[in-house]
Amino acid sequence: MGRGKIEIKRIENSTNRQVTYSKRRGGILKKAREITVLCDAEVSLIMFSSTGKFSEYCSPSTTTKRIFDRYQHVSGTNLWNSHYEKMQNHLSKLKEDNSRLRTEIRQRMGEDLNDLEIDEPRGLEQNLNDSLKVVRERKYHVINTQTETYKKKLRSLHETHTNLLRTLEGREVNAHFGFSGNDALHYGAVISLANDGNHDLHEIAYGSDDLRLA
Amino acid sequence: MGRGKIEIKRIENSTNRQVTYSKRRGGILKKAREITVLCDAEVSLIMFSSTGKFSEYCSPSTTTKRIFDRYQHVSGTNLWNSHYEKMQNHLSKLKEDNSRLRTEIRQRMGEDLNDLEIDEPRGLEQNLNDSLKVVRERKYHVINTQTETYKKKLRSLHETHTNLLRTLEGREVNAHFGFSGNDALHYGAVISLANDGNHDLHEIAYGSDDLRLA
DNA sequence: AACTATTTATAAGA
DNA sequence: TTCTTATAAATAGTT
Repeated sequence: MGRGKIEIKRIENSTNRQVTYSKRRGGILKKAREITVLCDAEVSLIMFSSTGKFSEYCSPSTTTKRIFDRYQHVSGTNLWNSHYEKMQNHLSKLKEDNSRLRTEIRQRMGEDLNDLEIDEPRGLEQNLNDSLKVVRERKYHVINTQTETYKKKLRSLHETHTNLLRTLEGREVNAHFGFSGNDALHYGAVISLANDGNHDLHEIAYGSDDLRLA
Repeated sequence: MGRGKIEIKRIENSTNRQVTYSKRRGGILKKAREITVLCDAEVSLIMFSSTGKFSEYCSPSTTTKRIFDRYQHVSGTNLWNSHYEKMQNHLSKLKEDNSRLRTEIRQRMGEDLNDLEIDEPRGLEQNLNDSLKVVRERKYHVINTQTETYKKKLRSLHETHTNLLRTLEGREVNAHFGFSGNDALHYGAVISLANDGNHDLHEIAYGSDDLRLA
């Protein structure tokens, strides 16, 4: 249908190819419209030219998505419904896991115990007891570490202060710095308090209360 | 293009419509093939006749799925990528939740305590202690309930047995049933055992051991 | 983007 | 459905 017959093979001249694409694109789109109207059909036509130009036709009674869904359903080829299903499965597995984990936590917190089987509270108690032991040990470890740190800091501070006092002794500038021999005694008391592991440096400085770690 | 010109509107005669669909379907498929080859284009054509008959064409260099993906990407209209994204989000949220829950459980079981902040072990200990109390109470409740049940069952059984013995007494058929006066004493002993809350009916029957509820 | 000679598609009939 | 054929429509090559 043209001045001459053409062979159906790639048009090598790129300009020509573009022109032909443009002409035939119009033609095929018209055909799609016509078959839709004349024959009451549903048609989806998607085209990309070699330069990436995109055109589509879709029957007015539907959408490209719906046609694609129907296509998948009919053709059986479900390249990505399988993907979708995998996701769905993964999702419900995670939900289930989540629910189990929440239940376990609630039971470990002492809730929902009525749902437990007759001999499960015993196991749970044992388990909690073991856990409690571990947590307690950890707590004591943390307390000891902290206490040691504070002790060291205080000793170092005390030494520094004592040295300072000695250096300043005899120069009669003590009054100027507001220090007296009693300060050393005060630090000693503080160290003994710290050995109890119930106070921290900051709180001691302000005469404050329990660390609540014990 | 035919013996007569036709108006582009739905063909009312159903047979005619079918025939026209069939002819034009061939035509449009040929056009799709031709534009693909001539112009090096990517084409996806999906058609459903009014009777539901399905036909498709897809450029050999690609797949319907890939064309649809590309179509989505280009057209921006993404009815279903949004759905997909929502699922992805949901999925990662669940994964996060899951991971948090697992961490909490591990910590409640005394693992991974090094990750805790300096003052968290104290709260955890308190929490575990409270939970342990609740679980203990629950355990004792279960034990008491069970014990009461067993007591009642044994009393009833004992009564039944005693009555039976009385009924049979004097008829001198005791030997036939293998019962003796000592059986009553045996049941008495069993009741006192049950009062300790450490045995169940089944295990007593087979002379068996601790329920381990206590 | 128009034109138009030709090819191609297809409506109607069988 | 498929073939036939007269005719409408599409389009290749040209301007």
